[in-house]
Amino acid sequence: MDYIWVHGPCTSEACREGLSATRPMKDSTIRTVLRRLEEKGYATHQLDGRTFVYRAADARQNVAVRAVKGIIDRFCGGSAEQLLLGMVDNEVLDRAQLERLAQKIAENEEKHATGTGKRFRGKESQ
Amino acid sequence: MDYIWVHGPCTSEACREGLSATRPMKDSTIRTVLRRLEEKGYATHQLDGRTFVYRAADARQNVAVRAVKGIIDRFCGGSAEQLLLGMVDNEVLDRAQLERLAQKIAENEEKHATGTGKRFRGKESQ
DNA sequence: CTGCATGCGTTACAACATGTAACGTTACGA
DNA sequence: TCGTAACGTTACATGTTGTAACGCATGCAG
Repeated sequence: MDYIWVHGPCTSEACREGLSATRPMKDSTIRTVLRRLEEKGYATHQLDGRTFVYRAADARQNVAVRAVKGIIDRFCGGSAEQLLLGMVDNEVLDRAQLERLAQKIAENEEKHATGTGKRFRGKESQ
Repeated sequence: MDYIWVHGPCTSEACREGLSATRPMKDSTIRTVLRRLEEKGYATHQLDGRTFVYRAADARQNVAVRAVKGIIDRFCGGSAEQLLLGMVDNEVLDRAQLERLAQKIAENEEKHATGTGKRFRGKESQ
């Protein structure tokens, strides 16, 4: 499903071929999936000649973040900290990681002291 | 759905009444939902006389963590740090929170220097 | 011009999830 | 013994997901 995130913009045929080894599918299948992804806003397409080129609508990471945001709202009363604490308790995160992270953030903030600090600055999807 | 997390162990009737204001439902409806939750492992029940008392199978927070773990695996190549970075970039988390967190963790670790540091130590569900 | 290949649109269908509920059965207590 | 409280079973509509068959346009080879 998230082939596009890995391989960048592609046509349905490219997808099909790329996936054919692990999941042989008819082209109509692929196209249906792609269209549905687009319906849900995960992808967009644009015409190149008369073929559709699909691309991810948003960076994979951002999608992840939105999903997590939803979880935080639903299960942690909106408190991200609660979640993180839980993650540490469940060994999904450890202190070292948190510290490295804080470090990185600090660096980032310095470098971008000019901006609002709100824009996404990572590598965009593909 | 997650009424049990908020109100603790309860019978289907208790649920029904508790929810009747916002979502009037037939008792059979509630019972079906409860049973399905149990099938999926989100809840358990035990007999009290001849009525079922349902309780959450796991703390809400742990469920959240597992869900997030899934997201991390699927969207962040298993790297929790990637996710957290994204969260900071998307303003779901800010540096202050991270720091407070690291702080708390540090305290916790000191207090629990004896244990393996692996068990969940928060307040259990209900 | 004509027909084939290519690429999109539409429609379909099974499997499973979810929300809601009717009926059936059983056992306790008045 | 009979009503009622509790559970069990079954049902049905709706929505999502995976998979695909057909059908229609269009451009290029003969």
